[in-house]
Amino acid sequence: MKIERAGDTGTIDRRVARTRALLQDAIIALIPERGYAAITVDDICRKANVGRSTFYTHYTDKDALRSATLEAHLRSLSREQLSKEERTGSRVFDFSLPMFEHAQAFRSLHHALLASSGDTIHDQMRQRIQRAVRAELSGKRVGEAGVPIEFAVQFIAGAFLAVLAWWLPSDMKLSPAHVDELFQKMAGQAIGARG
Amino acid sequence: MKIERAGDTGTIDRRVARTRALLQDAIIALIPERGYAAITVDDICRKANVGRSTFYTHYTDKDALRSATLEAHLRSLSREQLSKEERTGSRVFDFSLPMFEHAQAFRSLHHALLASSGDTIHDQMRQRIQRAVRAELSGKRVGEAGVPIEFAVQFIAGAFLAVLAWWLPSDMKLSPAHVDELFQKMAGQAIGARG
DNA sequence: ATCATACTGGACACAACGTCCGAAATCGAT
DNA sequence: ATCGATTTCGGACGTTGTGTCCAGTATGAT
Repeated sequence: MKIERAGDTGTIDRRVARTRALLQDAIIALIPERGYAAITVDDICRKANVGRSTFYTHYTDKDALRSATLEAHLRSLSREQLSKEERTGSRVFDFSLPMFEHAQAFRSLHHALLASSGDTIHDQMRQRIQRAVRAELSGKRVGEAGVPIEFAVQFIAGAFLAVLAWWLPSDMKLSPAHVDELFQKMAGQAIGARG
Repeated sequence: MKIERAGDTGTIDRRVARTRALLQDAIIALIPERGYAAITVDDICRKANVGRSTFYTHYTDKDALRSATLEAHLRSLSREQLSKEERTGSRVFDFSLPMFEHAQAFRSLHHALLASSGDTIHDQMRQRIQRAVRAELSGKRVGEAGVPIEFAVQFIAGAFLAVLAWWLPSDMKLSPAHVDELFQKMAGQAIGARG
C-alpha cells in the first residue's frame, strides 16, 4: 500500500518528496521511543538524516509535521474506503471497520498518534473515570455477555469524557441533570441494561 | 465549598499553603486564556505573584502543578460523593451525575483541564471521527428521540476513540473484525437501533 | 549541459528551563 | 515580644531547544 504524504498535490521535486517522507517516517518511529513531548526537531532530523534548516523549509513546527503526517494517512484511508463498495449489512456504522483494519495495518502509526500523546491530564482524568466505570460494571453483568468487561469500560468511559468535554464549553444550556439523563440512557442501552 | 489543595496532609506552614493555592489558582486561570501548552512557568508565577524560584521548591514542573491541581479537585469530589448517601434508582451509573454537577460548579477548572488540552492530534483525529459518526447518524433517526443528535455524536465518537486507543497497544489479541463487532453491538444498542 | 531549485551546516539571537545563593520576610512556639 | 526555623525572594547562571539566515554545494528537471 502506497502512502501519500502531505503535499503530494501536483508535480513535486523528488528531493522534496524524499525529505518529507524521511521526516514523517522519522517522527513516527520516534514517538513510541520517547513520547511525542520529549522529541526535539533535532532528534527528528538526525533520525531522518536531514539538515535541521531543511526541516523548517517544509514545516513550521514539530506540530505541523505531526499534523501533516496524520492528515496524509487519514486521506489515504478515506480513499481506500471510497474505492470499496460499502456493504451496509446489519451494521450500524460503516466507518469503524475500515478504521480498525487500517489501525492494524499501520499499527505503529496509530499507536504513535493515539496512545502516547503525552497528554498527562487526559490520562489522569481518564484513569479516574475508568476506575469508576469498572467498579460499577463489575457488579452488574454486562449485557448479554460476549462483551469483555474491559471493552465495555473503555467504551463507556470514553463516551462519558467526550460528552463532558462537549457539554462544558457549550454554555451549559442543558442542566447537569439533563445531560446525565441522556448519558444514563445511552450508556444503559449500550450495556444492554433493562430500562 | 472548600477545596483541598495538594499536600494538605498534616499541619502545614501557612506560607506553603498560600503559595500552592496561589499557583494552582493561577494555572487554572491561565489555561483558558492561552491554552496550556503556551503557558510558561514564569507566566504562572507572575499571575500568582510568586517568585519563580519558589515555584520549584513546590513543583518540579508545569506538569506537576497541573497534575496536583487536578488530583486535589478530584479528591474533594470523591469526598463529597462519599458523604452523600447514594440513591441508586433506575440509574445505571452513579458516578456521572456528581461529576456533571461538579463540572458545572467548577466550570472554569474543568474547561481548563479538559477542553483546551492543547492536544492537536487528538482534536484532529476526533473531528474526523465525529464527522463520520454525524454523517451516519443524520440518516437514521436516533433512538426513541429525545436525544439530541450532537449528543449522540459525541457519545459514539468518544466511545470509538477510547476503544481504538485501548485496543491498539493490547497486542491485538482481538481481530479487527471482532473489535468492530463489539463496537457495533454496543454502539447500536446505545442509539437504540433494532439489532 | 545548463539552470533552477533544494539541501547543507554552521552561526546567530532568543526564550524558557532548572539550579543555586544570600538576604529578607514570615511563621510557630516560648 | 522575642527568637529560631522555615519560606520566600530576586537575581544570576549555564543549558537546551527554537526559528532564522546565509553562502556553498548537490541534485533534479528539461
